[in-house]
Amino acid sequence: MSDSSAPNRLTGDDLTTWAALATLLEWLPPALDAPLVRGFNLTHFEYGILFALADTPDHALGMTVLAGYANSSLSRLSRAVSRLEGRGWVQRTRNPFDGRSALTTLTESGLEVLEKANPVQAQTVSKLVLEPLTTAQRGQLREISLRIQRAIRDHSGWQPSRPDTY
Amino acid sequence: MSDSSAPNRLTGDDLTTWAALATLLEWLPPALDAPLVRGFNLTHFEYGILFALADTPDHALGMTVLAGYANSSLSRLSRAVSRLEGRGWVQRTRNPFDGRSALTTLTESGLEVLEKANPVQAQTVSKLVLEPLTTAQRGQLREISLRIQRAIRDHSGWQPSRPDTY
DNA sequence: CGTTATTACTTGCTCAGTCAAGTAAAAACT
DNA sequence: AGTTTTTACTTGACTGAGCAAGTAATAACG
Repeated sequence: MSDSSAPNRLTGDDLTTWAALATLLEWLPPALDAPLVRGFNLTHFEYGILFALADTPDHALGMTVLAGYANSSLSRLSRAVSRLEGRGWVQRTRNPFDGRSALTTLTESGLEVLEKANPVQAQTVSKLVLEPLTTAQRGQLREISLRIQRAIRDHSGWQPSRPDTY
Repeated sequence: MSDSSAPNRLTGDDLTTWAALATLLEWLPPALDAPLVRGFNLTHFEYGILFALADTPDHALGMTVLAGYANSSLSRLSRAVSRLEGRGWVQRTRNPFDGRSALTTLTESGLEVLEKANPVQAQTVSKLVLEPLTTAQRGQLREISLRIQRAIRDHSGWQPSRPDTY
């Protein structure tokens, strides 16, 4: 029995599992960002915003729903949209049906950038995450990720990634 | 055949695997930090520094080796050590055998904090990562993490987590 | 229909992290 | 021994994110 029910110290396999994951958490995000940043001056997060907008019928979304897709706090999103707006890839318009809501719209040049960034991002994810794994391991990773997500949701009150809404 | 050899677009299982992992990468780090921050005003990163120092015979390490353990850039580490020094948990002394090297030493109160933080951190990791998984899955996670780490090392030139040394 | 509450953002302040440019000590050449 | 290179850090300028405190528009209530 490898006692993992809230021990005071991690040992043995549990420790090496945790160490392996911790290193991954440290290395993977910058590695995934790098090609996007170098090629398009776009972080993974900003890319996600453009991606979400492109996936929408009229290429426009209110901040709150967009924050949901990007799983971001509103303040983080607001600033990121400002940056994207500054680069001309996105535009803010007022929602005619609700004066509070700021519709964020993907521009033509935003769409162009996204379409060039898409294959780069897909290939980075493939090279760094998918290809190194067997098909079985990809399934395992999916299941493992979902279980940990659920644990976070259950444990940390609610929505650890949206600190604005505490 | 779920073509994952550098496709231009992620689809199907690959897409859901990636989405699950991406969400994890976003949620897990803050969730792991929260109890440490609330309880001890200590991030996971700072905790790692204290932990590494405590694991050393004389509770002292030079910055470069410490950066290795914490897998951090030197500048990030230098600032973190300054913070810890400000809280009195660590002390900088000059290495008598090498005037360039700044030995960072764990203080008494640093050790006390660490010893109180240790079980909290172990239990957080257990609750959020280990317990939600079966024993088999823990093994899978270890292997998967190592494979991705290797891919990052092989692919991104070298040491993506130490941008100072480019 | 006027007041209060809620929703949908935005922004000021602060802090952590990156990059690049220091500084200072030791090592390596010549 | 004197100059150059390398090593071991530190720091300044800048950027991005978090929290808390705004603002403005709508909804809900009495």
